[in-house]
Amino acid sequence: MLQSQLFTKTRREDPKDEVAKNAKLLIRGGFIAKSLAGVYVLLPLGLRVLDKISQIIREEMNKIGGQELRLATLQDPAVWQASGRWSDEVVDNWFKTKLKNDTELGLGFTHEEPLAKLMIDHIQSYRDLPVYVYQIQTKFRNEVRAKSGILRGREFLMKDLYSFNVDQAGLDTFYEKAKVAYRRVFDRVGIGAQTFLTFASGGTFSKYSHEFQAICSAGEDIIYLSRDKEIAINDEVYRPEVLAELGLDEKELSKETAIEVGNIFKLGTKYAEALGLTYVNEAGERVSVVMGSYGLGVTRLFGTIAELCGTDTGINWPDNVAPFAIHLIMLGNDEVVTTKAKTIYEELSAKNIEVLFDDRVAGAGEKFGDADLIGIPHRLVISVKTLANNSVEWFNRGVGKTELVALDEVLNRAVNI
RNA sequence: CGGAGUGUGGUGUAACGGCUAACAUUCUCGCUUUGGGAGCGAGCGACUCAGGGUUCGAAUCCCUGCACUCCGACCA
Repeated sequence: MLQSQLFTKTRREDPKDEVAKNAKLLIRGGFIAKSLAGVYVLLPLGLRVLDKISQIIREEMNKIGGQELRLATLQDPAVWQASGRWSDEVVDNWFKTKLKNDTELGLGFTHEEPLAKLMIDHIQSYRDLPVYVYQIQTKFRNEVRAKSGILRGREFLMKDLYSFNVDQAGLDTFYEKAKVAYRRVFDRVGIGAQTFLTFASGGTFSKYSHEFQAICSAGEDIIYLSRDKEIAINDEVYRPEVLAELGLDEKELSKETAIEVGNIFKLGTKYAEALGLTYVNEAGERVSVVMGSYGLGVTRLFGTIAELCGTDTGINWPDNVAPFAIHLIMLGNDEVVTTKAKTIYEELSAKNIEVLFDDRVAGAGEKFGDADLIGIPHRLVISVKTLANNSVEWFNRGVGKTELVALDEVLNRAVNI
């Protein structure tokens, strides 16, 4: 991609209507733009990052047997009335709208009910189970107060997977697999070291649910973390008997502020019973399907990475989610430099390496400043100076190391990042 | 939803109730410059969030609304 043609550019100054670090940096870098409080536009750079995150999640969900689908965003009140979740007194963050004929509709904030309804048509027998489906879809939540940039928005992208099993044992087995898959997602997007499995309050059918909490001062949750055992307890269930049960000692725990990036639940038969989702077992009896739900905020993960990898000058994107792999920068407008830079750009592109090529006629300071803001992990500078050494300057942003790399080694090296 | 604060060119700021709303940046054109947001010159760009009120006169004071930010409450 030629930077001269990249839609939207960086900003010199922080937006005045944002305090959150993620929003400031993402807006300055040209990743997102604000539309309303809690509603953000994804610009090309931001969309690239979000797509990378989504793809990683997709791969991990597929690995544990998930199949992707896409449910409707517009919601029929009937299924929600069946479970008791249509009322504004019960769920206060509904966005509701109407058809021309005054029929009420909702905008989906989660999807247990419509999916359970859908499954009635697809699950008749124990032979039809288990089923694991997920979607990566825009959710709407009418938050009374949006805050913290993209960490808590009114419209956001979320991955939600739902499991359907014959019994509790089947659910338990899959639930453990989901934990592992989530772990891999956070490792791959680069926040594994700061993200911990956390015990949180359960629903009607299990004692606990599990959250994945990323330690970060921008978070809204308080957790008590044991770094040795790599588990944490959410403040909401932090009680002596819980500590005892989990074999944790108060002394080994540190109190931390964290961002909830994922949450998995054992639902049991709650929604299956409400919607009448049953199957016939081997004994010929009709019984309820056992469900689980597994949420992961894609937009929130995007913001969390920005919070954790952000600095005063920009965001140092982890390799796997960076908008591009390499930022190639030519300095000056010397024809030899321009020609060589173009050649390298074309060679890298031909190898399917994602390169952002700063081909603009601009000062070095501006180019470096922009490169810091955009934060692509590998910055290659080509100038009269580097060409005098028959090389390019290769800066590894994540490691913080700069070195000269010979021109004829650049391609080989880039392929092996 | 309770409380506090803020709304001025694209962006960031300034302006005692009183001149044609100022400065920086961005942007456009020309020249110069080219390793950390460089220089000179010339331009474009705002009826100061909306509506009402006070006043000879309102960006400025008052009221209402809206928007945004923060604190709290809320948060499968």
